[in-house]
Amino acid sequence: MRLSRYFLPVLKETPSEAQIVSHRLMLRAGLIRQEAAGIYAWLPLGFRVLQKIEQIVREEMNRAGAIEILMPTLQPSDLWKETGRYDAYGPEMLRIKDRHDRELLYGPTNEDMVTEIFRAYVKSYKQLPLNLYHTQWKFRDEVRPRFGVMRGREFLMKDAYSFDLDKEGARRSYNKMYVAYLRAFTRMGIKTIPMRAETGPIGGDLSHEFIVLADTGESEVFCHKDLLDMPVPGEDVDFDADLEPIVRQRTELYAATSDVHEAARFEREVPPDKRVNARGIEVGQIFYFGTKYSVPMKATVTGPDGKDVPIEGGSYGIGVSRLVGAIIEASHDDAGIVWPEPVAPFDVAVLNLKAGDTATDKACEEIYAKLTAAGRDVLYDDTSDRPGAKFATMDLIGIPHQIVVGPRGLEKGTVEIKVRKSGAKEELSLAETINRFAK
RNA sequence: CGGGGCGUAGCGCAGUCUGGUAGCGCAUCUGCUUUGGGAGCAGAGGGUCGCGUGUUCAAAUCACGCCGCCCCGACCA
Repeated sequence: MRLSRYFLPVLKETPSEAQIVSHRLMLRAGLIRQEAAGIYAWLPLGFRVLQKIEQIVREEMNRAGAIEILMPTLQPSDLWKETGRYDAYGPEMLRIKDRHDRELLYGPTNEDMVTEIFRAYVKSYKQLPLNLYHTQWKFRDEVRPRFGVMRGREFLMKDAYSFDLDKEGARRSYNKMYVAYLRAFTRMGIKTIPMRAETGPIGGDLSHEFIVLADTGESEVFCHKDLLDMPVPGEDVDFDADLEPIVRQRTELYAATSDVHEAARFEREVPPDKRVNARGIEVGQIFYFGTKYSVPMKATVTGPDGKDVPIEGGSYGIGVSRLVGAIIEASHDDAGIVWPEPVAPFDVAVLNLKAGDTATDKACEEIYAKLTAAGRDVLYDDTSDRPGAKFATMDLIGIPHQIVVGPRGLEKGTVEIKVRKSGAKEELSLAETINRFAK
């Protein structure tokens, strides 16, 4: 992408409404624009990151055997009346009436609807286990939205729903999601720790929150230090095998958010030098809730014994839009965002320090063409801005690798490459540079 | 929802107390010079002062009402 043709509205000054660093940087780097309290438009750069995160989640859900669907944002109220949640949810639920005076709602979650879909088609235990998921915009009318996309009212969430014949099956489904989450977050370049959590209005008796440690996190968390550096299962993990050992390795160590924290147990189970008391951002949560929805909604299957039984369910959410903010909280410096490569909006930036100069133009065009042909996402700054402004912008938007092309280097036949994260600089020839990045 | 604060040009702000031609910096546009860490000079454009009602000869400024946004707290992916 040529910057001169792109839409990248960066701000030199920080808008006054933004308090925390991820919100400030998202506005300054031109990722989002606020349209109302807790409601944001995604600008090109932000949308790219959002899509990269969504795609990683999709790949890991698919790997774990979940099947993607897409449910609507608007739902009829009838479903929610069946489960009793229409009244239970309260003013957080945005209620709407259509022209026929039918009650609709902008979905805050989809257990009711997915259970309706399930019960319409699935009648036999032979079709289980089943895990259906989608990534869709949700709306929760928070009293007080804040921190940009970290706590908006409209947010993009991946939510998966498992259906099993019995508790043991549900437990296996839960474990699959547990492992898939570890993998997905790790691929995004962030470290998350699963922690025991309250089940909240969704209900159930087994739940973990996946927490990113960050000073600006909303919740206080307590955990065993060894959880921080525990290796995450690789691509070759077999989701059809018994995942219990992987899950148990983590769950047997203390980890809890302040809501469910037990100080005495923490001090009993965790030696003083292993106690971590920090702040964190919740980026995912998994629940087992049994028959909470299948019983009132009569979502039953016929078992091997010929008897109808309500299915055992679980639900599994990942805050896709929140992750954009959470990743920035976990990865930035004074100059701006430092994107982990897998979620960066572009892989490589090419900075033409003297646009209009025949030699630099030619070198830049060659690098741009060859890296693009090699499948790299390249952002080529071909504008006539001054070098200082270009450096500042690229640092701000956090592209992982910068290729700096200017007359000074070209006289010696070199360009400079800079790693955004470390700041490390290296002088390479044109050919070496292309060779390095053309994967 | 309780408490606090703020709405003036795209962004950051002054002006409001004490009513009297709407300002500054950045950004934008034009020209010239400049070009390795957010350039300089000269010129130009851009504002229903959140909305409404009232007071007044006169309202960004005073009064009342409303809307929006932010912060602290209680609540949540």
